[in-house]
Amino acid sequence: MPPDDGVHQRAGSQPPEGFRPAASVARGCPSAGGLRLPPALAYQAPDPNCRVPMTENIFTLLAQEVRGALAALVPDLPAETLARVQVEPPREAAHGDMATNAALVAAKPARMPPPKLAAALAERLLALPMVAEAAPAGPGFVNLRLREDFLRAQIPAVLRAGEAFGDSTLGGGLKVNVEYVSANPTGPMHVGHCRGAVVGDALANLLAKAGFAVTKEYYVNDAGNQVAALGWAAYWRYLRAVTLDADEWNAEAAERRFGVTLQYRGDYLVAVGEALAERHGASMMPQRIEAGAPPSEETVSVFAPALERGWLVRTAWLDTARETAVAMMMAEIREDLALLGVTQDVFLSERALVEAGAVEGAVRLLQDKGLIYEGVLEPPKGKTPEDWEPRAQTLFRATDFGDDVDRPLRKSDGTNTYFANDIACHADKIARGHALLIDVWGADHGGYVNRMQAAVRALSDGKVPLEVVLCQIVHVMKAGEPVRMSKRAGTYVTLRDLIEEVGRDAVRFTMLTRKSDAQMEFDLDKVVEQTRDNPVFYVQYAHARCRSVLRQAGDPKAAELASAPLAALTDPAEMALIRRIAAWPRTVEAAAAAREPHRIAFFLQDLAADFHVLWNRGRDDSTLRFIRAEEPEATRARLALVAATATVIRSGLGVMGVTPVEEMR
RNA sequence: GUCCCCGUAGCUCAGCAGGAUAGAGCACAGGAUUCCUAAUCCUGGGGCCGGAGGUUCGAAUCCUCUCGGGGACACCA
Repeated sequence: MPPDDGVHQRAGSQPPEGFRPAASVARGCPSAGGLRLPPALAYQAPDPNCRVPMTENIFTLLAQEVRGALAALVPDLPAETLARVQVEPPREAAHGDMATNAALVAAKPARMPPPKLAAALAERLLALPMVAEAAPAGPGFVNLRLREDFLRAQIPAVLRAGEAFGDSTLGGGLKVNVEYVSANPTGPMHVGHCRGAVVGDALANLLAKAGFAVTKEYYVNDAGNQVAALGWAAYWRYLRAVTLDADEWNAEAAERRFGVTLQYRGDYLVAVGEALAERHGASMMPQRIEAGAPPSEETVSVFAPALERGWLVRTAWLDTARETAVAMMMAEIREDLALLGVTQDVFLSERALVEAGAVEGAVRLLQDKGLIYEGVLEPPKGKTPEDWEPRAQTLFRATDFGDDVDRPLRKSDGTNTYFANDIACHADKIARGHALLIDVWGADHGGYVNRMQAAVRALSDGKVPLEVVLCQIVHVMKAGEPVRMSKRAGTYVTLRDLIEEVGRDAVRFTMLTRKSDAQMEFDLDKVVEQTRDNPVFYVQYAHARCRSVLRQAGDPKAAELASAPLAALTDPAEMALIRRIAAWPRTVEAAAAAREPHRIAFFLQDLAADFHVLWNRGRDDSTLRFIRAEEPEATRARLALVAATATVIRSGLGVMGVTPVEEMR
């Protein structure tokens, strides 16, 4: 096992002065088809003229046209009114392809009743080349029906762009850091880690597609009590590996002799013990000594509680055990993540941050801002911990930034709290030039959100937002019964077990079929079912069917199909599919802006449904089959549509990290 | 006691940062297969969006209160 476990040592890469604020960045541009962006996005489009999407977004296009028409109709409209203009698909399909609220939002500044303004706007919009119908409706909407040839033109756009269709400039190249998984390196990954891994990875992919410059990050908690306990457990496993009589160093004996508690007794550390034994032989065996008679120069480097009990254990041995254990656990975690299709760019080591003085640096930065003081906290309201006692602590003024109480940075033994180290972690991300930080956490860390946001706001002078995506717990079910998670009972489900049982694609897709902050049941039997109610198979089956048709037709090249005349595509089911495809870029932007990768899964289910409907139309009416020898032009047109459908499915599955299968038999 | 998340059809969940008559799947009932993959599709009934106020042209969506479920609450990570 090489000493390098792949943990990047990034700490202290820049002084605090190196923070690059995103202050000069202009206001967001109204590029996103009437989308209202969350506050965090308000300043994040560096190019105020970012109105040329990388691929067609017909909603963006129409939104610009509507704004233009509105501005021409009503002079001197405030920019903020124009920004509120939305163009979106109406809920009711009968209302057309798109609806705009333009007349509703502009009525007041225009001093016109909304219906009247809507009528005037509709007249103007009707003149646009892509608009077939424009009609005022309801309280002041304008409903638009687009020309079918304009919609069909989306097909060659897809075929030319390939899976890049839907790529957006929404993010404007903004540097965003997405931290996820960040499981403690004290054991293998279990199913509890899985959701965050999938959600974080898909979110990062989604943001990248939406034009952000994304760093995928894993924060390695390789400092602190948990890892110290891991070191002891690894050392104990080492003793068992080098000792012939295994009973001599059973867990109880080790705990008694060293005065520690062995928290991690799982078998997964056996290999660590063996690796230590192989590498170091018996050189790390503790020495039995006369109580009270240690070599005086050794006392600083030996573990005191053990010494008191007559055993000499050098702290360097424990360091070695801990480092080896962390390295091997991280290697294993990275293998597991790879099985899940997750590959992160940066593994930021907490210990490296501490050793490089980054924690002190970050605290000093806050101190310079007058945000650190020594004080005594009130006991928590409600239930007071039994061992609570008033104590002066080093506190961060989190209450200045919206948190409920000020938060301690040092423990009573003088070492840093996890929070202090986490501040350094986030300071490091800021120092590396990220203008937006996103953390994906388990919901049990919800109480931690405010203080971390407070810290990041303080560190960046409010210029770098921290957003936290919370993932609710996943209940693993088997045959309708909950699978209880217990290390001791041996029913501990590792991530690897899960992937081996149901497959990577099923795991990833299923984890994205719920909003991340909603609880989820993960039924091991249902996710491998091959039926309509299993979205993984439903979507993959649609792709396989697309591919089947294309194979039948001799796998025509996309470039060749892109030039096909498409006038033959007139059936409502065909047009419905085309409209869905045309909505993909908008879906990407909306999902990215909301930080909700699950929307991609829902979109793909809708897209697959549209395709399956069309397929069955061909069953009922053979003139609607994709391949018809007697109609070569219609066949080409339909093949282009099928190829575009497959491309968009692949584009979406790519965001989700799910494999598009070629064939399902 | 304080704070956070969630309450939408019998069940599981969407609802696109406020829009028009609130949608899917499952379940239930019926139907489609000489044909590019029936692992699919079609038809049907189902709802006081937990409740009460408020904001405005307009609320499932935003605000306040309230009820119910889950989670977090110095010195763990």
